Amino acid sequence: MKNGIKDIAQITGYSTATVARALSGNGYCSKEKKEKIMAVAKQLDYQVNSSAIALRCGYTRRILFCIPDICNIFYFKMIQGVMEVLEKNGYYTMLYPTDKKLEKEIEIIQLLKQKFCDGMIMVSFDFCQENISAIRESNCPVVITNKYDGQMEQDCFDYIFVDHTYGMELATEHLIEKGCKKIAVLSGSPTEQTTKERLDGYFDALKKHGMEMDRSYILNGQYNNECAYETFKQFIEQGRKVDGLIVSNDYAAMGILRYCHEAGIHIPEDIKLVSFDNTDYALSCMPTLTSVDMRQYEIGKYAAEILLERLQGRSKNHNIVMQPTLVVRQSSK
Amino acid sequence: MKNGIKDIAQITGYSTATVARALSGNGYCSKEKKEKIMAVAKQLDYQVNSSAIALRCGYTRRILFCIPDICNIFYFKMIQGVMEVLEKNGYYTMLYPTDKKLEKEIEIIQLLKQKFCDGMIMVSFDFCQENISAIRESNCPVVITNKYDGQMEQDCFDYIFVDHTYGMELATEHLIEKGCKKIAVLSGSPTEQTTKERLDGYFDALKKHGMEMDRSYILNGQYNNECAYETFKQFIEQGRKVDGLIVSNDYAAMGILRYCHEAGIHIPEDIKLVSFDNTDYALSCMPTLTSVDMRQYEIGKYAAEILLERLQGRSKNHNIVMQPTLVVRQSSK
DNA sequence: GTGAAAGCGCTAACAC
DNA sequence: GTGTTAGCGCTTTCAC
Repeated sequence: MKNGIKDIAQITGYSTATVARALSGNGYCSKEKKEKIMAVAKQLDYQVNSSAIALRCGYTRRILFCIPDICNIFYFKMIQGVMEVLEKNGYYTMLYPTDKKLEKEIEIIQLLKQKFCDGMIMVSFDFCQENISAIRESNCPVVITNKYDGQMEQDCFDYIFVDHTYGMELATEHLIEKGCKKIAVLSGSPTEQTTKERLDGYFDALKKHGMEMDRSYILNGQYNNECAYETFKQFIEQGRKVDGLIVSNDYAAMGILRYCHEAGIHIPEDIKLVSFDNTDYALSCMPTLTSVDMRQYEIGKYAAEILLERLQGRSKNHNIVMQPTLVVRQSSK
Repeated sequence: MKNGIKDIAQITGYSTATVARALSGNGYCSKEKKEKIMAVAKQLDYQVNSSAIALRCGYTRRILFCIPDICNIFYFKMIQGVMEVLEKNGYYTMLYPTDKKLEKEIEIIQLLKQKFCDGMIMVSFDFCQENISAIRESNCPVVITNKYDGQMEQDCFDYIFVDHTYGMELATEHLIEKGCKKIAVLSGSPTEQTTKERLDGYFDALKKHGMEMDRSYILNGQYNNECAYETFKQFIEQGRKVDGLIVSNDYAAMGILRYCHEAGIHIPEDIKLVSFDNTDYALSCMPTLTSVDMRQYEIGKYAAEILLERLQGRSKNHNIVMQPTLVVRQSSK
């Protein structure tokens, strides 16, 4: 043993309780003793042992923040939002990338049960029976960033999510208003919940404006720059006519810009382009991108705030919807 | 108390020692008892308490990884390298962004002393007396990703770094070989160590090829897209002639591409461009960027490996230099 | 083979 | 005011 409260007690000749009182400021300790104790503590470079506190007090002041991919620009603002709120409240954020793998999600929920952290915010592409059950059974405070319909009152988790359908409606209507007649969509994988929600918004907007919908205008681009490039290239080379294009994210939109540049297609003159996420990419492109802001910062911020409420014992279920906004720039002017 | 070893002991009627033996697999426990214990453990959904282990055993199996900016693409590969190695060895990586602030660095070293984690990998723009002393006094295993000359044998830290001077030599010589006569540099802040090292490489390469050097060709662009755009715009509008440009990172290079596009300057025909970092940006630009690969993945990987060695008690100082490589693409062809 | 008990470093309840 | 002590959940030593 070294540099513990016991050592300081031994050196100063006071009891461990007195030393603890002096160090923590809780409870009375005479000025004289306090001074001596603080001096010795400083000399020994005393540091509390965080594991001892965690064991004794039952909290770690740490929060797990799980995201599918730590290197995806989409999450940057969300990370910022989460960390700002937690830091302000004296919590440390532990980032944990799940690689979009269910097994990693399950593993991390396990960790939570081991009192590794006090709570968790989890972003996942796929909230299913398995991970939701694990969260539920962990009985630890958790916030998930998706809509989840099966929530029960005694559940330990809250959720906050952004309305993808509405985001897509905004994008589609914007292009319609700009006079586009043939609007293609480069969307994510058709099995993903998000993709379905977005396509709903696309169809709703078309219907609302009395425009016909053509399934062949829905392309699968997988959120990926290279894939977007190839998919759209094929589409155009088939001789398809388009004057509006909605792309699943800014990075994929960059792939589109690259193809159009090479193919001599002018944006926004020939095709008006809208993408999703409103990340920094949207600003550094040529032309700059019109993009649907998915409120990532607020999602992170509110997720952290809801979690803090849970930790403070208020256990009313929260479920928040955020409405996206459209940021118009050169690519659709 | 609930779901602890004590509870299982109570329910099964065995001692806590027996239960612990059954659960951990260390020491003998009869098959019959083990089965019963495991059944009860499963039923109670028993989970070890990580704080108790940390307190009792003195290790957490967690490693802190501090980086100035978690949202900077430059660190992505490094994060990947660190996490892969640590995960393979049963450690969790805790990412911590320091916002380039000394106070946050000091705070996190404090945390390390509190046995929050078993060790740390720290990336900083500025290793100075203050943070190095704090690391030294923490007496915890640490790896820093910069050269540090004052290292002493008994120090608890190792270092690994990339040779910026050589990287700049590669970039400069490449442009010289491509026939460039007027090579400008858009570098970082002149007070930073990295900037100085890189400029050394620039001067060395010019000297080696008998080319004159002109201080006015060294521009301060601060690693930033917008700033790069403005700085280079001003430079060109002053009527300066350039046929080669070296930019501090890929993101800043995108700002240059944007300006050149608007100004009708063709790359690589009018100006050949080389940037640093070889991130994914370099691939998604038009034209694609020639870029100096700073070996981020390896830096992360080796940093983690060195740290693991320290944790396993081998305490020989390591200091590793990585040599950058040049990846040639369209922007300098 | 199995159990009792000490102790990791700390907090807090309770004596005095 | 200050000290003694129990106990957080676990591992490990040492009896039996």
